[in-house]
Amino acid sequence: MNLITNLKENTSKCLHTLYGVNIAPEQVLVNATKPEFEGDYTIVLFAFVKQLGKSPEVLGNELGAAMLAQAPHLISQFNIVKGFLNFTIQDTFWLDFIHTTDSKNLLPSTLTPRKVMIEYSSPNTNKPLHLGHLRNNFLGWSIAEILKLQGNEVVKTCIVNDRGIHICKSMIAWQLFANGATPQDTNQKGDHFVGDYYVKFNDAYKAEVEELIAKGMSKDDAEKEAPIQKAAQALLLKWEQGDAQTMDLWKRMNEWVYAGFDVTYQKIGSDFFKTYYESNTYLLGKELVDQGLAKKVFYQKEDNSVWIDLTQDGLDEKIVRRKDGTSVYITQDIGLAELKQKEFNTDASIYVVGDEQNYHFKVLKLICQKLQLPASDGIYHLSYGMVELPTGKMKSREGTVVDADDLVDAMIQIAKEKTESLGKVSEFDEAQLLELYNTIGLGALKFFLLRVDPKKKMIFNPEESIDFHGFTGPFIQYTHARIKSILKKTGTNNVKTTGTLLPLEKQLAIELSTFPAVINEAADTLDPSKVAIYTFNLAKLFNTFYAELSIANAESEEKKNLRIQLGILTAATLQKGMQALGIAVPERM
RNA sequence: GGUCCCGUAGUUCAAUGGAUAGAACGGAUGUUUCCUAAACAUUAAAUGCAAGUUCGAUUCUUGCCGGGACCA
Repeated sequence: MNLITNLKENTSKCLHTLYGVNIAPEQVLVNATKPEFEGDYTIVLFAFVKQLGKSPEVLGNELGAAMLAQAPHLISQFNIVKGFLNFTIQDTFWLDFIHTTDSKNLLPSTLTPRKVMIEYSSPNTNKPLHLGHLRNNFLGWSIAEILKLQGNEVVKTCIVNDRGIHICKSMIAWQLFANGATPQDTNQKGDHFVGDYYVKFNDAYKAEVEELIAKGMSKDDAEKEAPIQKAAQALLLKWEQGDAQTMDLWKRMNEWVYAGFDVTYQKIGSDFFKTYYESNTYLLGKELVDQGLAKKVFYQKEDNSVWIDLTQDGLDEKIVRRKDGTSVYITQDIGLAELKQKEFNTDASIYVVGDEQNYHFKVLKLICQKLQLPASDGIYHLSYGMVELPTGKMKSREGTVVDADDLVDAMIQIAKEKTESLGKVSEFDEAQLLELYNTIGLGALKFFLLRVDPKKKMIFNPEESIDFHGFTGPFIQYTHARIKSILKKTGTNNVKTTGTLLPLEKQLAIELSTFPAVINEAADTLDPSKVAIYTFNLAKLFNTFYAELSIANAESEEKKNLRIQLGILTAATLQKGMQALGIAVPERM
């Protein structure tokens, strides 16, 4: 059993025996003891002090003595400082932990595995992926890995926004300005190629609007009347009518974009079990509106538009079908939710989508629940904050978007330069080197984007390159490679040891033992940053350990064997932690 | 107008209501005859403002100031 759980249950039991009170184990607060005090784990007594009417000193002594008597094999001693009861755990417990842990029981044990769908990435097909998509992709991938480490089954999906006015804009611009050029002709990645025409559309549009305003038209009217804008709208209409020529061009341009996306996904390591296309799903959900009307979840206004009243839930009234009978954005989302549920029958469905859609997803979940669609309680919106520049939001129209491909390439290039200047892998062949640069460059980028709480917006300064030192992916990768290098020399036999532990040896064991709890917490809160922080702390602790204590030349054979085992466990935990973030760890670097 | 989110060292981030608010980068100072110095050690530096609840508040409540998102 988990040590902290054990302590909590013991505390609860002893409080009951001593004072006859019932305090649930979950109510007991157990923390790691701060380094400046003696002990390994601390129970915070204040909560019980009031309830029992005893001084912290008396309560601490009575409880400490009782717990020591209850579990002498586990606890060696205790002390009380103010309202804090500090326990020292027996070295034998940690020695047992060190020598009986292997890569399997390193991980949490899931009682009831769930089947979870994760929808992430959701690109538009009118422009290439940017930094915001990277945060999205890395988050989605990482959550999937974390849930898998828990033993859950994961279905990764992607919804591609392949239709609508935005792609029509690229199409119009291509018709006007491309002279039939293709990505092959221009030797460009297809998504960048199509994205360039989207920019060209906006430039032309802006020029037309200015011209109209100069002729005396109001800004609003000019924006509506600009010829290129009207052409895009006309094209959308043709698309909706299934016009053959329009469909051909649309398919052709989307294919270019998909080819480009494939390259990027391949490079950053993203994949999907199933991809949905909005062109196939945008008409979904219509019959659900009728069902909702029949169930009186929705109501109809005099003008025939259909609404849902969410004021009881603290939200507004929301339209689900326009008066002309066309559906709105949320209707297709409800339809797609139902479709996905029918196809995969998952227990939960996680949507990795930016926080500007918080309201939308609140509404989506509520409507699904009210319609009593299966598993609608399992809808989660993993809402993440925007990635902003020091100057504010990234805007494609102003050319301040940080392109995903450019950034990834830059990171790999920096990894290459850094590796070359250190010259530690001179005998690697070309393929090994390329793989290493990729591992390190992407590791730095992924860690950078995953180390902060997803809910919070984050600032990225393109002027400062992403660091390779300190709280970074390469720091952890380096620690892993370093351990592997030592283990290559010492061998990896697990020889049982006895005796007492030095403070750093024990600290490392304690840190290692919390890994399953960290994974569980990250899974519960859908927050990979918990894993990033833990993994960094573990690597940091090992580096201190490494600087203080010798492994290969330990003071005794016993200590050498102990530290080898600590090294094995640390390397394995670092590897699993980084895997949870979608980051590979090299054997050498 | 309504709803929601965010303000912590110079900068980027931590801190289930708990002990002296942690890290990293940047700054200063050290550590390579010895297992990978992408490392380690020492050091200066912060809770927007004002109340309230509490034994105890970065955390909860209210107001204000500042930044952002969404809904019409």
